Amino acid sequence: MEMVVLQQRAGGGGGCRAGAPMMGGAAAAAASAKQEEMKEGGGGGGADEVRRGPWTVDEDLTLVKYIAEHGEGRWNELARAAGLKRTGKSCRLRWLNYLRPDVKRGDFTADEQLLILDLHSRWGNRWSKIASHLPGRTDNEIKNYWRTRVQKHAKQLNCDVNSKRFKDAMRFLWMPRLAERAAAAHHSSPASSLQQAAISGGGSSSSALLLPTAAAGCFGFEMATANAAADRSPSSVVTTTATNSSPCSSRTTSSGASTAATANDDDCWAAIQQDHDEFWSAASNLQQQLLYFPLAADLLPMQPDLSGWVQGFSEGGSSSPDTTHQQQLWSLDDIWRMH
DNA sequence: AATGATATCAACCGCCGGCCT
DNA sequence: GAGGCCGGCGGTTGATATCAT
Repeated sequence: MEMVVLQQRAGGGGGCRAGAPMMGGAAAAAASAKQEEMKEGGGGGGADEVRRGPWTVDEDLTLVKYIAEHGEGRWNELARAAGLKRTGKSCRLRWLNYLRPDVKRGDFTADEQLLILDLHSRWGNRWSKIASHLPGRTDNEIKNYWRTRVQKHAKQLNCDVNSKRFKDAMRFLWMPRLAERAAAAHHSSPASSLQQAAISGGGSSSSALLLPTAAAGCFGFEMATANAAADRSPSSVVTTTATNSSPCSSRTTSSGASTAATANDDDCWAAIQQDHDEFWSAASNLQQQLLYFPLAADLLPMQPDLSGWVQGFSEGGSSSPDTTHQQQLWSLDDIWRMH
């Protein structure tokens, strides 16, 4: 069945453990030999020996053909009936992650990346749930994306991927860029609410820059995340204007949307890293000012007309849910102005 | 050209919950 | 209710490709 062969990724960037189907020439032969070894090896493996490792073209064809005729499900029985020396689990995985006709291959679009970041900020490592919102993408692929790309970027920024710092960088720096790229990619259509929210300063769901008031009793500069807020819904918490409120927004805007759209990840991340450094420098300066001039903290809530802010939530820490609503919301512009 | 480091991603593993007997 | 089977999920591994030195 040619379809299967055509589906194989062109081997780009490693990940060819799936083996022979993707390889050509000597590599394929070597892989086949290895697979034969596995098939027959394993210490006098009997006829009932369960096969592991990369799937061969023959196995793929067998599985696809069987499912085409009998449908999917009942995987253990399917494996037996199809004559595959694989576990039901293995068959299921191979089908869902690779052979299914509607599996979407290739790099994630800016839209998809934005969605992944947003959904992950809400649900954490619920890969399957996240994947259900990305048609054609598998949880495995999304998981891999997160573990490779996202964690790599966290490393670049010198922070843990689960740290508040990285989450904020993601929300205020990365997501706006992705949103701009996504919007530019289909500039004729209006940006989605998610894109607009991201462009305006960070994410859709948990996108607030929170400054505790003096009443809150501390001067800790905090950008809150909302992972712990169980009752928030993605769309309901987005309050945004069309202004480019984040420093990175204005930067990329000035360089042109088309540039943003075509920028590769590395370019994007070089800028983000710079923004990140500047941002945290500004933040720590502000924190210092508040420490030295506590009265200023009392004045802060008096700041009028905070346009461009987005509402969010505080995630525990020192601020209990009861005090969350007392916290003043500030936009990045305000922070930068004060700086 | 050789070698080591890093990135990528398919596949496996263990755990858990649902269903059936 | 107990036990077994199965499917789904998240974490991890390991093979290969690519990049850097």
